Amino acid sequence: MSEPKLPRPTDSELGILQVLWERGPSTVRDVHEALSKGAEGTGYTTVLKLMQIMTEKGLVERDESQRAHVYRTRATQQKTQRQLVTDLLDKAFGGSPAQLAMQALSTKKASAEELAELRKLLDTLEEETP
Amino acid sequence: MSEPKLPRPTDSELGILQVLWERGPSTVRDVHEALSKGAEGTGYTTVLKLMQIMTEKGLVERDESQRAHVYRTRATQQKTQRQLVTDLLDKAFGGSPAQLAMQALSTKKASAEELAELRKLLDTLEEETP
DNA sequence: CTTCATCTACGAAGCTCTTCGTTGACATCT
DNA sequence: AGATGTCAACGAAGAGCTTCGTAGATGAAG
Repeated sequence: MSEPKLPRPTDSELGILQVLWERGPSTVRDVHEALSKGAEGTGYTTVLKLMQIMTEKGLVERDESQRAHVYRTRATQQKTQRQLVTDLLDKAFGGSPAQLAMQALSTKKASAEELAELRKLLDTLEEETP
Repeated sequence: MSEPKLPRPTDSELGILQVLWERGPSTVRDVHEALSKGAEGTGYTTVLKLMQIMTEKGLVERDESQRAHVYRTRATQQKTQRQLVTDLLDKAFGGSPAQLAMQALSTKKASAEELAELRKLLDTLEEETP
């Protein structure tokens, strides 16, 4: 009952969440710099505004005890991933998880370790479905 | 070189595309009725407008030789799925296809047949990555 | 021919997302 | 104290998405 169902993050919001998941609790400046490392640049105030809105939406929480507020995510990466996958499943895969899985694997090569892990999961799943 | 890179469909647009993939070339009325079958209802003109915009975007093509224009998709479901998966991969899974695959399988139970098919794909993939 | 149904086209309203400039608070440095 | 830099908070602009009402063309039915 502690899950008021967070809204689906937009693309930009996901970019920010990525940083927070990687770095842990961060200030706006931290996030802005992390996002600027790559290539394109969004302005500082743009990031700030987004994070403020994300706070309103409940996607992140902030600690205001410091002058530079510190933000942290409210949902784990896993939970968010699950939400996005469920969404995509319904929207474009007619609800077939295996098809989504296969499409994912065909799209980009996975490492041997990950494939082994996936195989393991597959084993347990097939046991459950005799 | 015949791929001018179609834009990513929005959620509503995907709903329409789903219908077109299932039914094949259809009129606006066809699509509207198919969408109304389920539950909620979008107005007829709303669907029309969306499909007009989708035509401008190049997501669908239309045959105007009949009074009721006939629309058909320009990209296969597979291609669109691939696009969406690639997108999601970058946006939320740090580019790891296996993780996306596992998340998909954990989210919803797949049939035994699909699991077998997936295992097959896994076999060929592991051969390629010794 | 007149009426009625069906279809496309157009335009506008309301909403969300993204972007950034400006302002005022606060701290730090000299 | 005064100047400089950093910060949060607005507010507003512009784009895209979704919705639908209305108008005008076209075909069918009486």
